[in-house]
Amino acid sequence: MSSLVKRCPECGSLNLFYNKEKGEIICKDCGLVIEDKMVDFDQEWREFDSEAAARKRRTGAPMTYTQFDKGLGTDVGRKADLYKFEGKTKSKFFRLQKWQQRVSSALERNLKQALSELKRVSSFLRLPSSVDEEASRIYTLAVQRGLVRGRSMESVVAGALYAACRRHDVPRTLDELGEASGIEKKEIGRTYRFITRELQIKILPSNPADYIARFASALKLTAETQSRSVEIIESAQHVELTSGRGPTGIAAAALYVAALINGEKRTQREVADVAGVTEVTIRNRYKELLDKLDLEKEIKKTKKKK
DNA sequence: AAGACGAAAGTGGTTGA
DNA sequence: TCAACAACTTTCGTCTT
Repeated sequence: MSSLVKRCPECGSLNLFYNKEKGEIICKDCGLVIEDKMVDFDQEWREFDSEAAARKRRTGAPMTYTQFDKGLGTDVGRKADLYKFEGKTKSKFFRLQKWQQRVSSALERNLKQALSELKRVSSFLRLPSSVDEEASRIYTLAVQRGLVRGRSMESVVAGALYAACRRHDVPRTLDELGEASGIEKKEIGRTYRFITRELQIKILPSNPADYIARFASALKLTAETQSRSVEIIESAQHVELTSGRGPTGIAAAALYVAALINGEKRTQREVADVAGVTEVTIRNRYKELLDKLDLEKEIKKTKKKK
């Protein structure tokens, strides 16, 4: 958000990596992309001697959390490497190899499956790839902490996506996530709360204005109405009408009023449906808006014009 | 007849003792 | 752990256009 970020908001690390050409800031400890998108790491180590240099120098595909092993899988050596060893050492390698296949393949198969589910849901919702990355990262962390136990993989995926959307200011409603993932919205909310608490992911209450663009286009409202409703939301925030209220309800009411003012009336039901709230909620918010900001005149004005 | 309005009772989650 | 509480929903009857 701010260019003054000095600490990683995720783990508090000061070990940040600033890539000037690409304009990104990345936390080297936990991998969080603080600004802009996730990409390739460049060389970020120092070589103290030639042996270390040989080990550390690497090139490869960009690191990404949407691959189940971040594209950086490590295997117990195979084939050629194995024949360098004899006897005990050799059999040790075979044992290790077998162990890896059992343990890590179970884990990774799981992750692989989860990430493909994640991909499916996110493309259904047409989410930007940065959200994908974030959600994959959250899911991976959740698996590592054993937070999936006792919960279905799908619900954790949905929760991770919901959290990622919120962090990137492209909020989707729980209803939309529910429709896309086939998980009860209650359940998504529960796992969302659980994993954000356990992983200490801080999420600010979402801004009602973030919903406007999507709702407005679903209702085929003009750009003027859209910006008008954003103004309404802003002035509502100044009179403290927004805190503690559901952001979707506020967005819906603001949109409803703005449509009235601009003579593009939509019924409460129509607005309620796209916003995923009830008419009653719109009415309550709407009434508060009329009370605190005098919008009646403007509504009457457009009525007279007719 | 459809939409808007508002009262009343119910739901799920948060908070504070 | 439980009760009080706020926000939101559901349902339903009434008024307005």
